[in-house]
Order: sequence, then C-alpha cells, then structure tokens
Amino acid sequence: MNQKHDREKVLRSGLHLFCSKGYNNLGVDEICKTTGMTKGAFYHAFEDKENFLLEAISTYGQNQVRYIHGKLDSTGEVKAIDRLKNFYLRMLEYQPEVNYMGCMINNMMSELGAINELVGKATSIEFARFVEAIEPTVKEAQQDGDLTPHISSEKMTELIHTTFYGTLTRAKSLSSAEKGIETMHLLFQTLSR
Amino acid sequence: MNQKHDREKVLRSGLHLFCSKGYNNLGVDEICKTTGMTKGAFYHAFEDKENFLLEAISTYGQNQVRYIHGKLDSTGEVKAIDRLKNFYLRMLEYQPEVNYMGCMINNMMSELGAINELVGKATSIEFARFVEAIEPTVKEAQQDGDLTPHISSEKMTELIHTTFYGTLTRAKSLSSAEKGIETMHLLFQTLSR
DNA sequence: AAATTTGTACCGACCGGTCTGTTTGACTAT
DNA sequence: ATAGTCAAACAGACCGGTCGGTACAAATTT
Repeated sequence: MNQKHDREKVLRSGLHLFCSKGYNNLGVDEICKTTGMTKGAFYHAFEDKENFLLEAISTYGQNQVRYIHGKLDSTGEVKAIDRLKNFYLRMLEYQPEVNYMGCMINNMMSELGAINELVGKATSIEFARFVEAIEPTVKEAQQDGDLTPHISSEKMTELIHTTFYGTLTRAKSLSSAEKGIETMHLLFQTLSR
Repeated sequence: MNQKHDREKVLRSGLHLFCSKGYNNLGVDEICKTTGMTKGAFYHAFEDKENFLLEAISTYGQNQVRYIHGKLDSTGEVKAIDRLKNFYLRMLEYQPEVNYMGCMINNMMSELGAINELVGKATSIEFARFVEAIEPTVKEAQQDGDLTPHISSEKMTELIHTTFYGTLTRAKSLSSAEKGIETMHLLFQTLSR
C-alpha cells in the first residue's frame, strides 16, 4: 500500500513527532509505532531517517500557504488589522501544545549534522512563504489606516513575523503565551502610529 | 589538593560546545577531548552530563549582566540610541560563529527530557536579566528623544529583545545576519516616532 | 509463479557512565 | 631533609543499552 495519501499522512505525523520530540529523541521505531508501520515498510518507503525528515518538511511546506490563508480568513473578523492580530494570537495560544512547526524545525537544527544546511534553507523558505502569505493583509490594514503607511508592507510583515518568532522562543521557555501576546499587541500598537 | 583543570573554564567551553552542537550530538568524550580532560576526571568533577549542562548554564548566567554592560559601554558611542543599535548589531554580526548562548540553549530544549523545565526556567531568567541590563539605556534613549516616550522603557526593552530573538532564529537559518540587522534597524526606526 | 511489500530478528556503531588501578601532593613521623 | 601514609584526583579500558539500518523470510499482490 504505497498510496500517496497514506504517505502524506505518515509524513505529517512524523513531522509532528519531530517537532515535539526533536530529531535525536525520536526513534524510527517510534515513528513506525505511531504510524502503524513496521520498520521494513518504513525502510522500503523511505531512504533513511534524514530523508524522511526532509520529505516531511517539504511536504509540509507545500500546504503551508493554503493553511495560513485559511487561518487568516477563518477568524471571522472583517477588518484586516483584527484578522492579523487574531491570526498571531491564535498561533501563540496553540503553542506549545500544538507547536509551530517552522520554529520547531529550526530549533532542531543544532541537532542535525549533514542536513543542517538543507533544513536551514527550508526554514528560510518557510519564512518567505509566511511573509508572502501575510503581506496582503498587512497592506490592507495599511490602506484601512490601521497600520502606518511609512513602511513598505513587505518590510513591515518581515518585522512582525520576526517578532513573532521571538515571542515563540520566549513562549517556549515560559510555557505560556501570555507575555508573547502582550509583546505582539505592543508591536501592533507601535506600528499603528 | 587543587584540581588540574579550571572548573569555570571547562564549563564555559562545554557550554560553547553544547550551543553549537546541541545536547545529543555532543558526547562526553568530545567535551573531554576539547577541554583536555579524561573521562575519569570529568566524572570525578561532575555528576553527569545533565548536571554539567545545568552548572554551565548557571555559571554563564552569573557573568551575563556584567558582560552585557561591558558590551553596551564598549561600543564607543556617546548617545544611548547608538550604543543600543551597536550592541544589537554586534550581537547579530557575531552570530552564528560565536553564537548567542541563551537562544541556543533554548533551541536545545526539544532534545532534553527531564531537565527541560529547568532549562526553560534558566532561559526565562536570562531574558529577564537581559531586559534588566538593557532597560536603563533604553530609558536614556527615550530621554534623549531618540525613542518614543509613549511606551514604558520596560515594555519597549521587552519588545526590542523579543524581536532580537526572532532575528536570531532567522539568522541561524540564513547563516547571515544581514536580514536581521535590517529588521532591527526598522524596529528602532519605528520606535523613534 | 513472479514481483512486491511487510514483519522481525539481528548487526554494529555509538555513547553515557562505571570500575579499577595509578598518580599526586599535603601531612606526619623519623 | 627523607621516607612513609593516605585520600583526593586522575587515566582510560570497558560495559550495557540504545538506535539507525540491514537481511531475509513470510505474506500479499499482480
């Protein structure tokens, strides 16, 4: 059963495991156990653990823009600035239970040897994808007069998302999103002048 | 009878190794090789690998505030805002060769099991220490009229340092500080209005 | 029946930690 | 001074467990 749909499912839950446990702490046996595969099936389907991770990351990335747009729109808010705020606050609130994949993947980098560079590239691409997906909403908020027009929407989106990365780092150690939410609020407030 | 090896020196280079290689990828053998100890000496001096890391973190923390103040002052700039900018740009430029310990330690968290919480706490304390050390300079810049007085200096310092954390995450994947520096510049520019 | 897929026992490398014997140097007694 | 004593400090071979990956037989599909 090498159905494409199943493969994607395995990759997704594998990535999820990597995110919560890290690279070295997650054994192939556990991936197999969780996904209901056996080791034979695993090594038949994938080259090795490293390539499994890489494929998982790449598959995840392909669905990301769609995912972000969904999250941005499904907040039920009409104004762009509120959709933005809601998006980030949601992302923070779900952390660390659900975790935020990109950041976690990045955090695993120090564990990885050879594929370090590749994962780094993937993370960098991921950042760009986020910015690309969020930028239109930022621009909309600027046109609404809710964010300052003095900065280009691209640069502003980069700033917002960089700060978000920072709040994630903090949230992880605090195991609470509270402080991060406060900081994001403060940033939006600053950018509204 | 005094020990042959300077405990603090060993701890420092050990932490440095942890930061660049991660917890699981750094073997006790390598710590010993790097510091010129033998395994016997290591296990005579320290309880185990975990406690070695914890002691390294704690020792590092004790020197941190002094270190930050040194960095903040040694930039040779007279104006507070310039000292601040210089401080952060320096920190970014040295990354990832030198690495920024706190952030790296945090990034190792996903690898750690039992001591996860402790390391998290250490990182959280570290953030507070940074804010505490940097805040006076931020306040000074506010008084100089170079940063907006509309936000309390504490909150502003938190925002700045959170964004800095984010730039580090990005810098790591880009293996270049360029983008991070740009973002920090933009933040300071935004906060000057 | 042939080809593909799956189950599982096993291999070997690696690594944290231990064990045992050796060295070192402060202290004492001569 | 010198020799002897003792415990702390150290060296490094070794052990036990873990884990990525393989081998190969069994099962399943074509």
